[in-house]
Amino acid sequence: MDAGGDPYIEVDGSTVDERDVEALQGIDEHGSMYRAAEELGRSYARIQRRVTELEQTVGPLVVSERGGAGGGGSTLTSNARTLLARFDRLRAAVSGLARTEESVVSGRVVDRGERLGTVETPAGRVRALVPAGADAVQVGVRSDAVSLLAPDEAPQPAGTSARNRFEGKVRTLDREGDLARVAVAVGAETTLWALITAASVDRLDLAEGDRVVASFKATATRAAPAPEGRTGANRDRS
Amino acid sequence: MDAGGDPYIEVDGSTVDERDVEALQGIDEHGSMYRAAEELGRSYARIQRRVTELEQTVGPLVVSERGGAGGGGSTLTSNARTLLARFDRLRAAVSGLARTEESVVSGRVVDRGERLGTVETPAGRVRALVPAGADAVQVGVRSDAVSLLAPDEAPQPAGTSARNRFEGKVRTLDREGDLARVAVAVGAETTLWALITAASVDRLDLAEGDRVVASFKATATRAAPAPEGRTGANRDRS
DNA sequence: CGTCGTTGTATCTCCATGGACACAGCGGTG
DNA sequence: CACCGCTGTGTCCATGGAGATACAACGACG
Repeated sequence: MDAGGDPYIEVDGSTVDERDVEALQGIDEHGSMYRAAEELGRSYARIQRRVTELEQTVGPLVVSERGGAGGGGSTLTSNARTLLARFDRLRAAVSGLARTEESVVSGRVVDRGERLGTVETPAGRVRALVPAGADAVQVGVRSDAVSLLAPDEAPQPAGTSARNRFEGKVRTLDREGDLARVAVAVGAETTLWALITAASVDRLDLAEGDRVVASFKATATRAAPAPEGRTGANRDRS
Repeated sequence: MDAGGDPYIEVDGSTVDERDVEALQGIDEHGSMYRAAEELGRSYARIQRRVTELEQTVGPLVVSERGGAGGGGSTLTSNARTLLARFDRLRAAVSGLARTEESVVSGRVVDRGERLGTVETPAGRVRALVPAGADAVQVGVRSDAVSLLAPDEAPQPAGTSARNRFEGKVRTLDREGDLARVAVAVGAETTLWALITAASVDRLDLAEGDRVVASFKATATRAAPAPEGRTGANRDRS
């Protein structure tokens, strides 16, 4: 069971998706829409039409030549390349979402600003982006947003961003190449995951059982309505 | 022009998408698949079939009753509620992706580990997750991953995680309720965005023109192939 | 005991997406 | 001057997803 998202880029009313990007990359790689279609096992006519359709909102994507040596061909515009790069980064970000585990804690919103709020959880109070509707929430932090510090160093509270800060004990520590996945037990029930560099593990001289401080930004912490928080459930048909 | 992703959760072979979640929420809210379908302007038959289809891989989602007071109805299982909550968080994360701007710098991979690498950019060297193929890359950091510090405080380099650290000057500062969007000019050409709390702005006593240090984790920094980096382009048909 | 609001199926139709195919035009090349 | 490998366009058809419709069953309630 894993979660993710299908990346897309929307311009005006039309959306560029994975499939479109695949076609453009094929054109770039093979120098013609014809061969791109062939290579991708897709219909040339469709690709041609789709590209010209997209160009109406996205701007020029290819310059094409008919006839000549090799019969002609199509080359991507710099506009198209920019789009592809943008999509690559988007894809990387989204797939990062899928690959990075998220630590989840249930809690209750006890203080609420415009978008920021304080959530009371078993592990302590957390500053997070809170949804407008519900008070019963689940707070999520992605492991790549969590930093680990030695417990004795006080991160100057006056200078640093409003960071959430939890002290805990290293439960597991998995090195994966030059990265490491650390599970920190905070309080009795809560586990906080951190994705850090292997170099940091060495620098902190981290081992299972050690005490550490996990810290993460409020703006990287998101709360969503908790399961019980849904209003429905009370069936009401009279 | 904005980018995003359509969230989905995949279990076994079947995927739960926005539409499925909408249906389940409708059932929860109205107490029956029948009224959920009606309210959502969708076909009851479809929803019923879809739910039972999903249940085969995802596990029980509803308990249904036929006849009785009100003719029966359907209630979500706790399994379904968990799924919905998971989806809510996923949606929040993905929509966060869409809403949070990303700072992008082009550069070249000068050192490469297993997944981590060092990228040389106009603003300096950055540690980032690098792709396997290309050396010409674009480095991206999402603004909610960037912390700001006062320039005089040295964040103990021995204790903290391997964080990228850039000194710059505040170019713009937009308060949006209890959040603030800060553009930091690093070097001549590079702008780094940071999404921080308004409280942090006050604490740092930040104003446009001030010098600040922007810092962000290596594991939250992603590189993707740069536009020029694509191999194709060299048309080769002989 | 019939009515009512559901669940659970089965079947038909509509529509959008995308492949398949056909054909004209283009411009170097042999 | 015919050929080749493309572009550009029109048309038909297969497929899948989803609405529409129909109908049996169910169980409390008046």
